Amino acid sequence: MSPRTKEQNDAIREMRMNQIMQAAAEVYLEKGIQLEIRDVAVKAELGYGTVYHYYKNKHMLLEDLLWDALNRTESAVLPALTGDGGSLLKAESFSRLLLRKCIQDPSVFILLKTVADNFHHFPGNRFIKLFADFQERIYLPFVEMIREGIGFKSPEKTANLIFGSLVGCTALNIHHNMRNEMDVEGIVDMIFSGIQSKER
Amino acid sequence: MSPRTKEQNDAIREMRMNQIMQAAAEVYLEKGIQLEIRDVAVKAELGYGTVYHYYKNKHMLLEDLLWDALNRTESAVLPALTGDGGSLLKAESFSRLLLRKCIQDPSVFILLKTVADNFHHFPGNRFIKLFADFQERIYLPFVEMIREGIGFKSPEKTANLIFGSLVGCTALNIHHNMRNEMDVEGIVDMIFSGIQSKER
Amino acid sequence: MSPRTKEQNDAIREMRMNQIMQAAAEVYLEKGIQLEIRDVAVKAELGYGTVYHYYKNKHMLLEDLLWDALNRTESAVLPALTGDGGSLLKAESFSRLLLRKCIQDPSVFILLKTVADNFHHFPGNRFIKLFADFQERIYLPFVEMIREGIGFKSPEKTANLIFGSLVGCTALNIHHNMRNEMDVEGIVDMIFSGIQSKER
Amino acid sequence: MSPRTKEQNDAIREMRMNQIMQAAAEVYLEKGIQLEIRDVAVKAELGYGTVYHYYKNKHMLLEDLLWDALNRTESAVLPALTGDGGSLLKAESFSRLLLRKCIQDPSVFILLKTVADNFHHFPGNRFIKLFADFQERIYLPFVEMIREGIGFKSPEKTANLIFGSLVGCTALNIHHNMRNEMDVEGIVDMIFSGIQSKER
DNA sequence: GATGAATGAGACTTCATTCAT
DNA sequence: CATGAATGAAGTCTCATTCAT
Repeated sequence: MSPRTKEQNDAIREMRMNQIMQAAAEVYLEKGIQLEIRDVAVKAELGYGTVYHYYKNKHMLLEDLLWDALNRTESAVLPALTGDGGSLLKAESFSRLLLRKCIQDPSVFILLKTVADNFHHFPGNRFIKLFADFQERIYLPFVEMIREGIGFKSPEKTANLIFGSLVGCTALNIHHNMRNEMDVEGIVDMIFSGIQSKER
Repeated sequence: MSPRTKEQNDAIREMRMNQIMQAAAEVYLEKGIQLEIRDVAVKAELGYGTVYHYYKNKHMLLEDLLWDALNRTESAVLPALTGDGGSLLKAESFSRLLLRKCIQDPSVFILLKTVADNFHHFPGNRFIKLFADFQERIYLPFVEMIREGIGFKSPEKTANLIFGSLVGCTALNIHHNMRNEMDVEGIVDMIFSGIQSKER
Repeated sequence: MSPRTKEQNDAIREMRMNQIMQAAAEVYLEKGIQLEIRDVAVKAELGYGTVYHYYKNKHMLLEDLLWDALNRTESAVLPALTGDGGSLLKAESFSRLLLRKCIQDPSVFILLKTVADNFHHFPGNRFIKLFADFQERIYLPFVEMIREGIGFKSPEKTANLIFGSLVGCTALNIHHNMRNEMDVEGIVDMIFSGIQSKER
Repeated sequence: MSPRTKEQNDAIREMRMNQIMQAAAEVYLEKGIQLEIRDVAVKAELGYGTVYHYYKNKHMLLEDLLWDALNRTESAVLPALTGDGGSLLKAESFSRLLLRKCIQDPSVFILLKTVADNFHHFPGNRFIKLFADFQERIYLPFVEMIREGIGFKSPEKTANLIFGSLVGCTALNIHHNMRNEMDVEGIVDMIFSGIQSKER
């Protein structure tokens, strides 16, 4: 009876939502929080009404973007979470995976930067749940590896130091259009040899 | 006809402008680029017409804020620029001074973060001159120290790495209300021992 | 090529149009003029594209709704128009029939209310013809009965008084969810004994 | 220090708010709930930004309009509430005062019509408090008079009947541009002689 | 110098409507 | 016939800015 089947419509919906989120991520990288729905629509090559067909408003779109990025972040670091080896080695591997993903996937970069900045620029308290989920699924596992790896000293502070450095370096490079020159190994090596030499 | 002397008026003027810039910095830390002139006026306990009495528009205010911060940043790191000692030690000292200032002076934090993010969130091309000045007065001297300190390897990348890490760590801590718990020595030690161990 | 005969299609067509009009009446009772085609479609359990398949636009739908209600209103009061008896009794009977129909048939209520309110809330001048028809087929016959019944005094004013009261009472009851408690006899009695006692 | 004193500003504010509310009432009479802020501003001879300077949004404006009308309604019927005489006479006097006020003051007409229609056309549940206040300050006192006047029979139904009729007649006349021809005495007489003759 | 009333450009959002399937 | 994806006109509203006092 239906001219398109429910499955066809669902496929279209999912495709469009991804298309829109990706466009939004690109626009966000250019204009920051001041992105306009109109820009997103242009980037996605859609009418702006279409964006509203899928997202009730700008905040819903950004929220969905970040949740989606959270899922992809988790997938990206999973090997380090489940892998074998010494804890500090796992933490280093985790950092490497995180950094690579973050460089390659704009949404993940936005997520990590946004979390590091505690949703600065993002108005309202819409993101408490997202932050809690990020902590539980990404950050606390990382803190645990650090804790096991470095002994008695404050693993939270060390994790913050590593995370802040990773995100800070990435932001500097990406915002200055040096994404392609980024030296993942160099950054992670620097940070972790810094951590280890302090351990001694 | 005026009941005040020119000197009195100038004093009021300077006082008001500092009052407004400081308020603007505080509001920026809360709301980011979406700060409103009204918020600034409330924070400064002035009518919002008064803000316009001193600043032609929002961008002038932010620009003035950043230029002012640039001057104070320069003053803060001056000892490291002029001091004696090995280049890498001077760079470390420079970093320490920068980080301390950045933690203690909100405007300086905003400046460094903004520069690191290449004026992301800031619309327009208003800040080219400011960026050039920052490069000349702060960043290139720092790069030089690094260059002298580490030999042939890319000092720009290393400087970026250090600068990105410093700003990233500071941002993480400040935005999560952990300004007072920040361990300046720890951060700088970590970064520089990381740098040095890679040198070996 | 069509798998359905013309008759079957016509039957579907008429059924669907009634289904949609009834849904529209129900939605109008809830949301007033701000009804959305989407609401109507949901209430009718149809896709909203289907509503547009039958009605070119929202105004056509409302117009059709009111014309349809006008026809049913005429049928409902016909007995009073053609019946015997004193004019005032006929007017009373007319009122009783009108009120009953109006309570029982949402579309008729909407029609009468809309006419009483002179298409307030309805934008445009789309309804002049409908209003003229209502006057000719419903209102003027009623005014004539009044004229014959009460002698020289302004029958138009009296008819307005009766009509306004009937519709006003019905609206109050229906909008406050007291449709089922409405006392048709009581209302008509009150109005007509009021009219008559003024005659004496 | 202030260029205008607080008192001057307050006076301006109050004046403007009344000016805007009155304009809003006039526009509402023309266009109903679909009134646009732009229309209101034009009618009030103000920029539409000015309307937003005083009212956060359309609904706040309408809400304030209705509250203001409620206060004026109460003042208008006060003499009947406090006066002497038989209860039914007081109810009749109340009705007369209400009707006169309603004809003369557009906002009061809008209030009464809106209450009678149970906020039909008004989206949201913003008006529960207003309705409760109306009940307490206007309607229940009226019901009490009826109760004392007519003995055992349902005073609520009678009050509804009277209120519905009054508002219905007024609406019919006002919406058909016959405000000036309205016969307050005739309407109230008709209703109350109808009520009384049913009492006998 | 100080203030807040007044304003409209421009962004946000809704929703009627078109149209491909 | 039936549907919902796609769209943009038109309305809502925010907020930087001007200006009279």
